[in-house]
Amino acid sequence: MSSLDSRIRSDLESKIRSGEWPPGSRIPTELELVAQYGCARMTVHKAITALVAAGLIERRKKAGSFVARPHVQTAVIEIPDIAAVISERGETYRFDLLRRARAPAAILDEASNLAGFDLGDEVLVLDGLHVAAGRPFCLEHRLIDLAAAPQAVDTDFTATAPGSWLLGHIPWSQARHRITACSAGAGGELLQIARSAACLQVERWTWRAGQPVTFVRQLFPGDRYDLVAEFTPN
Amino acid sequence: MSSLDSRIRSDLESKIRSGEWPPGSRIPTELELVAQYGCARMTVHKAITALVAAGLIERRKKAGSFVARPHVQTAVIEIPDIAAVISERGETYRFDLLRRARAPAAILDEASNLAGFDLGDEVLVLDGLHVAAGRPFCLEHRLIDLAAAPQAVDTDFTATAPGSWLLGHIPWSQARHRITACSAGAGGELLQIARSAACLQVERWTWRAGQPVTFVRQLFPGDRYDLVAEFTPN
DNA sequence: TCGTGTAAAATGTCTAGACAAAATATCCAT
DNA sequence: ATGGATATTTTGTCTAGACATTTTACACGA
Repeated sequence: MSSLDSRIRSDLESKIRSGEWPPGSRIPTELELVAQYGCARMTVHKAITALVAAGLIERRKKAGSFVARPHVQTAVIEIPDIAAVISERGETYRFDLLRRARAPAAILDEASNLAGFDLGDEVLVLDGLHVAAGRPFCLEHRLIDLAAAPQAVDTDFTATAPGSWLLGHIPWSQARHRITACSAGAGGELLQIARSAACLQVERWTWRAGQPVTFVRQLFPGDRYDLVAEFTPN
Repeated sequence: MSSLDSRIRSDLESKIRSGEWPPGSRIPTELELVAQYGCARMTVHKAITALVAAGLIERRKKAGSFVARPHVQTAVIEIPDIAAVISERGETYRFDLLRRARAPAAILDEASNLAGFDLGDEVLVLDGLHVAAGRPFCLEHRLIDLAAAPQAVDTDFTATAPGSWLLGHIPWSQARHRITACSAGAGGELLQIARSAACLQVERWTWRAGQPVTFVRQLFPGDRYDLVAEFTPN
């Protein structure tokens, strides 16, 4: 924290964030900063490297280092474990398993068919309802590839939600989310809302080392859940 | 790319991502890796540092370096310029300005009142409709703090959407997004959908150096837009 | 005037070592 | 056995320099 390189780094960062060094402007050369701080070049270099990794600075050989211009708007959303979210709110949490079936993947007519998401031979289908403080909170439809997670067969998902179990047992390497709005439709009865009520639908495809692990579609009543994303440019 | 440290880094990373080194397991000490690669410790250290920054590895003094357990599910969503999105699809794009007004911020009864988002004295209110291929695509309600962006007064927003203009003219340092599902409500007429139709609502608060810059609420018909988020754990 | 080649400036990578800091392990005295 | 001092292991930071690489600027020649 109080190392010299982190001090240099935060000095530079505050000059940038404050606008004192506007986007596109050139910052002092490494040798100038070496003279200014009286340290070795590696130390300055390390500080700048961290800011480059954070996207705040761009370096060009011979030309120097420049404050990066903010480019694409990206935001980091956190899609946490539902059980954890609800516990944090101080509400009781329960998962009701509605359906459990083994099925050959070929039969599934799912919208889970995404390019590059080719499920193995057999799939575990799990439908359930997350309940918070006695009220339905999220309707979940999940497929687990049994080739990727064979232990799932011997797991009792009436006790733990499959999402929580997977988090702890199957590491993954890649996921893709799709967030849409739709009407509750047939899920409305289970969620105890009108069929026409607006819902937030989160679909997630998860891979491990290029192999599909699980697909999940979660339906949240629009007034009971929202995603919040923090965002810092560059 | 082909530097030694990046080679070491990708070696380690693939051992982790493949599962050969499972979460929680200890990786070789820096000195062992030095012996293995025949390089200086700084080089190994740099490679590991990058993986620590990426959240793939955790280091503990005396104990060693360990493969991190995946923790919170975070995803990076891109919230791009609407005009750019539509052009990429190859559709025509138009922005219709529906309302333009200057108002004292005090009057606003907005839900824009977020903790830490205290607008200045005067605000520019801009309501408009993004139109793609002749069909309404997004209904937008925006506030611009005139203290933060005085040039907005002299800008003609019938030509450019305020979002695009702000992107190019006012740098910002922080933003907060809220993504919810709701019914179209009164906006349904303008979007040419039923009042009860599900919509994706994106609200965004933007600051610059701690000062509010703009608030925007965008309403997308649920069937015409969805957010996609890519995600890699750790 | 217009290229073109060369020098210079800046970052990129790496070495071999030093000392610091933290956490664990060990040993000794009680 | 137990508590505390001490040693050891491992990462954390930093130095002072070397050479590579890339791009720009400039001088020079056609």
